[in-house]
Amino acid sequence: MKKSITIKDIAKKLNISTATVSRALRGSSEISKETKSAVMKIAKEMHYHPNLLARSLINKTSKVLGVVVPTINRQFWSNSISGIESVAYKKGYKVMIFQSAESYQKEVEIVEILANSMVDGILIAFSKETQDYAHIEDLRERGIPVLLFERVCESLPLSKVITDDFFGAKCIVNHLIERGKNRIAYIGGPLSLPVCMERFRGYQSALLENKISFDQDLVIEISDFDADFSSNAFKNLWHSGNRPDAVFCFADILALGVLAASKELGIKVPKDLAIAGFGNDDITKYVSPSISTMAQPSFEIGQLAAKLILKEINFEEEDEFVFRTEIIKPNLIARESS
Amino acid sequence: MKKSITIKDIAKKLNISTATVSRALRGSSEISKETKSAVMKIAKEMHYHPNLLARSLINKTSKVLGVVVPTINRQFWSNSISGIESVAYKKGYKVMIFQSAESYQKEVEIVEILANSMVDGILIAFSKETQDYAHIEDLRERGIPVLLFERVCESLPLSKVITDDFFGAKCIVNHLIERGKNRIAYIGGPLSLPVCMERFRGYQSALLENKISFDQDLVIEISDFDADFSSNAFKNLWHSGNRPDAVFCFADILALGVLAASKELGIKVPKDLAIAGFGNDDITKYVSPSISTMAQPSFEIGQLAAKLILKEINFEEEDEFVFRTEIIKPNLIARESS
DNA sequence: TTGTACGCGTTATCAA
DNA sequence: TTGATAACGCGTACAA
Repeated sequence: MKKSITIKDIAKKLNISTATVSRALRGSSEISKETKSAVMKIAKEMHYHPNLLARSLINKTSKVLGVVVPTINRQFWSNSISGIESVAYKKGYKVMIFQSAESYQKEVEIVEILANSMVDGILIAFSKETQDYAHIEDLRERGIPVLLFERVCESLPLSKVITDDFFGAKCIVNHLIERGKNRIAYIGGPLSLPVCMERFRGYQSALLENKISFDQDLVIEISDFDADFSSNAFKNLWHSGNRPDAVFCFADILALGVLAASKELGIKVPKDLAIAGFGNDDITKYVSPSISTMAQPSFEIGQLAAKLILKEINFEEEDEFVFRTEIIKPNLIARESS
Repeated sequence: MKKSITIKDIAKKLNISTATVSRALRGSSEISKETKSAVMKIAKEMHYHPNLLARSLINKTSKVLGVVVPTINRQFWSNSISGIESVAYKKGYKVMIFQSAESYQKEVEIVEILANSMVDGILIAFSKETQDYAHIEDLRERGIPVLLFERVCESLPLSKVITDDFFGAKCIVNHLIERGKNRIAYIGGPLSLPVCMERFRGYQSALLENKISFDQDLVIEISDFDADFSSNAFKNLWHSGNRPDAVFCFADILALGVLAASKELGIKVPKDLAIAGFGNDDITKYVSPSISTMAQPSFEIGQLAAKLILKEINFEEEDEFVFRTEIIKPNLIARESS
């Protein structure tokens, strides 16, 4: 570990005070041009670099945003993070990333670390397990701005950015119905998760409005967002004899699983089985035009989330800040299949 | 901004010195059980939280790793980051993420910010533009451990983790040849990028060993790793009349572009056109078994990268640390197409 | 076992 | 325009 050059060193060299050096370095207007340039010169010569941590300690602001997501390596989350980072960087903020791995325990630990690291704000998408929000209320008490995105808790008085899942689900199921399907299965995550519930409600709503009877046996809850899970779930469903003519999947990865399974089973897609799901448009665009996608603007969600929390952080009259909930509509991407 | 509780506050409350509090809080053996538990009790009551920045300033270690990647929202990079974060977290390290957006300028800025933030180590994958490595040598002079991954510079005396691109490319092209293809096109990025060059060399090597003549016109350099680019590039190639019977793509996303284009053109895949590319196995697994994939173990690369730099950071005899270059072999994933 | 005093690198306040 | 000094929150050598 090398000893690093500090303002003290350059003050000593020039026989001036550290205060002067500090001011000169940041181009304060009350420093003469001569000393300024002298300081600059020596600073360069000695390879001086300001210590951001020390600065944070005094300024009580670290210019760091903390982000907690269930996992980084899923398109939706990495896109959001990318969006967050891009606007944060533009405004001079750094981003610290953590993945809760869908564990409540880990999420709590992470939030604690983040808070103790003097981050200026925290953006969080809850893990599947998270039911208790004491760790979030703690942050409020500590005066740390928090923003919830995508996996949120309605009752928390915080800014939120979410996808309009009800609308999206309803819309895409309607799309399937318009194509003449009426035995539409739903494969998705645990209904205890608000997101899952919303999409499920959208699915039900579309059926209802079109006077299609709801069949509980066509609803499959799986525990993990993994293609193998949906693949197996679908195979079971198919073999059970209670066959759907369409499947609405909670996520694109699940749709891929169903697609793979139906290929295995020799089912003609979308003639005998239409597949649809939430996700990013790549799937419809490049993978299989027979899969209809409800494209989530994940990158934009991240951007908006960062913008909102930065607004809150830098708000002049803190008391008057109003929490906003932004509901972003996804885009239906459906191609006429060949 | 709320005033936060410090050891001073709890020292005052108990009429003891901050030193005692500090020691008690971290369970020092030289503190009596009584004071220890008294301190703990008050600390809990007053909602004390240690300030990690202040601690870093003294300890000269922040327990933070800096990561710089070209972009977060591409599978390969987000997977690597996920791998890095997972092992870092286990060892008590935090991770700070930046994306260079393939800009040398931004990369340099980021590295400076990271270094000034007292990160304990930096993991970096160079941007496409990066040709000059002064910013990296700066880090060395400042005594900050650096690890290069995937987009590296051979001549830098640092630990590196990379994919065996030559091997992978050769292997996958051989696979195409074994399937009877001999007019194999290559669509990839700028050959100035070492990774691109390696894969190109592998491609050439496979042709050579199989006594297939190399046709420069079948080599297409595109500027961006985007499916639309490869799609257009392929269409042009096809229309030029100089038609390949197989395409080896630098990346999976490019393969998807070619697949989309060939569907548009009514080309039978893989009968009239076999497609192969580097990427993650999802594509072969779920998207189209007719695309053969050279699966990069991106998550594992991240894990290994983190392990290596942590080893370097925590090495006892710093002088004896030996830089290692880990070359990870990708896995060919090819299904018999239907 | 505990306290005193100083230091980490920087900035802010006040005085000169 | 500049300097001395305290402060940010914490850890530690040294002394008691």
